[in-house]
Amino acid sequence: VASVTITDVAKAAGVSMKTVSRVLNAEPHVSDELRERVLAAAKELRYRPKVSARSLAGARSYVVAFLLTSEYLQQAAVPYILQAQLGALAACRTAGYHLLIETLDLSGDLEQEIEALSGALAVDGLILLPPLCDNRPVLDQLDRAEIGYVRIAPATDAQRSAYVEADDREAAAEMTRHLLGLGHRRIGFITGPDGHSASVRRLEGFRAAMAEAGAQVDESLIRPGRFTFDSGYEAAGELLSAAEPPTAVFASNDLMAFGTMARAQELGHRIPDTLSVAGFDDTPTASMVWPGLTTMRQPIAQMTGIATELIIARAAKAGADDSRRAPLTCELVVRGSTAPPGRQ
Amino acid sequence: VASVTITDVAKAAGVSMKTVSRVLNAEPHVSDELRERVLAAAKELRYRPKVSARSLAGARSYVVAFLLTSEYLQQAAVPYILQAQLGALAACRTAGYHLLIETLDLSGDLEQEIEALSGALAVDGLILLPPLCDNRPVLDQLDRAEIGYVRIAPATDAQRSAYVEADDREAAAEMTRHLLGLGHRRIGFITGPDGHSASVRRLEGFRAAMAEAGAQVDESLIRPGRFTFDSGYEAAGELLSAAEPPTAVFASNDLMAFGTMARAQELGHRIPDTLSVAGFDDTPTASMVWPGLTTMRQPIAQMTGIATELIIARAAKAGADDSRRAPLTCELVVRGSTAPPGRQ
DNA sequence: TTGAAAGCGCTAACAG
DNA sequence: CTGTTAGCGCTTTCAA
Repeated sequence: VASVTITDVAKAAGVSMKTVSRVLNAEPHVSDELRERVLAAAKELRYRPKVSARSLAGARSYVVAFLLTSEYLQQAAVPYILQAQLGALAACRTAGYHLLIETLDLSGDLEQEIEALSGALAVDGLILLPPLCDNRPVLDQLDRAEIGYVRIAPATDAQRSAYVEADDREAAAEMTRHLLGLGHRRIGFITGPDGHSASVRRLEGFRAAMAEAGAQVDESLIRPGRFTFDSGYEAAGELLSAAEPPTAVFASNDLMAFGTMARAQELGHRIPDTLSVAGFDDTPTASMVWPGLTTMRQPIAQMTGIATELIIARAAKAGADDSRRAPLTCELVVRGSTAPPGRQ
Repeated sequence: VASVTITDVAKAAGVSMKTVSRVLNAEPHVSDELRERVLAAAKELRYRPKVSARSLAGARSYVVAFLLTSEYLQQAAVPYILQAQLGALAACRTAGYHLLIETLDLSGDLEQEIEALSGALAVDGLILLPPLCDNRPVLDQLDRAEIGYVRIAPATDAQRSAYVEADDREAAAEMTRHLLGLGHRRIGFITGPDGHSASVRRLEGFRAAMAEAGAQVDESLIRPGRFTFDSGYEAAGELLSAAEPPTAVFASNDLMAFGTMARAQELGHRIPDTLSVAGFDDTPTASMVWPGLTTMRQPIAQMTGIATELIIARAAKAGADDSRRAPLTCELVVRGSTAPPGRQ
């Protein structure tokens, strides 16, 4: 049961320990012949480099971490987290990395919290989801502690760090065109919280598509939300009790769309006959409500996968490319919650 | 920025390195005076023991892992995973442990997969959720590789390992009593897959409560499901098209309940007026559908928390107590999907 | 292009 | 009760 070590491999291949190390880390200056001999021996012996030894001796830790806060934790509602993890996990696997989940207590001493992070299990990089990725104090402490991170869909300080984002503006425009295409003209819109990531861009996309189609935007049909079920429920109540209510509501995330559906049905609406509802995210729940929610699928897993690759690349060589990438594309998923208006 | 090591602390406290180590690991044979001096020095210096060094030198790794398979991954639908993680995470935090997410490719070479697990980042223990916790070949390999694990709600081989479970039988009985109390007598039941964890016990609980109330169980109203949305949808279709359909359907998990609600509404039912629907799990989605789903809340986070503590305790001392615990209690959550029958 | 030696920070035996 | 001495398995100097 004794585990095989790098010296075992070295002995089997008839080379020095260091050469094995070089091969395994894809360092240059190794002859092809030795490289192959080492690789063969490693495979034969089923050698697995031990992460703890590597990270103790070297600068890398072979670990990427997801940073969560009690904010996410309490409302297990934040539904995309699991998908985000899966994307990162896949990228870790192919690179021989491991995925850690860490929590940050925002109510505690931030400096100490983050010191704990870096001290205990050194991590090659963190993945920060919204809204944590826009939390200045956290970013500041992270910078100070020299812990690298990649942000997912940050709302602010784009130049501050590497990040990955989706094209929220275009996606929202596409959804709006879908509704317009069905014949809707009075379309309600529920926004996200002010400072939040994609919130602003989704509203922009909505406005742009409306303008493009020559459709009037009634400002009273634009309601503030907070990306929560409850805020969608409330906003929908206001929209539907207006003198001239909309025939469709575009909630800028799924949670608010579910709230909208609930409130609308409570008020006697039949979706989509008397009201169309659209969301944004394509959370797992979207296909479990009735009728199914028409929504934009965000490539969350893809985003975190890319983020993970960035972290790993940066750990591998100092001068890694943090080249900004083009925003990823979302996909329209049409389900039963949208239809032409006025099928009373 | 140089990190503080155990020798720094030892120097500051005027003791040997080993004494510091003893204090930190809560080993016996240290005088109170020295203990306090060490603790003070450690705090002062903000000392954080380095996980990689500890696991390299010692037998423990200070890491607990969640084992997932592509099965869970593809259907991000499995909704309780995040909650399960959170429970484990909390327990890790308080013990200075870290939570890792690992994947297992069941379609690959199992032996090699598991060897990779144990080889690379040694783990103090795994947490296995259903249905993975009932996968014999996996358990066999794990045993062979001497990787410890705690199972959550295993269906089989109870004596095989430590496990944590909920009282599914009693919980299902409680839900059934809730429906009976509302006045339902013709109650449809949708089961889980045959070999699956709690599936059998939930059906038992249902039968027991019915019998207790002197209510007849119509066997044609008991339909097989697979714990998926689709299987609930199908089963509901059959139940509702029966000559004498039920006035309430108890789906033995939430996913199937959502499928039931969807099918029922599609067929023109108004829930709960013409049909009551009950689920089991209290997934986040349960409060986002309309009407809200009446369901049993499983203490998932608590279960994984206990599992984590078991793993940590076992790692700490060889002769840890694997004492079987009493099953945890579920909680009835009444929402809008259940009501007295026949409110046509 | 290769190898030898020296630790990384900690725990595990042993002695005192 | 306390301290000393070796390593854990790897990467990193530095030499050859």
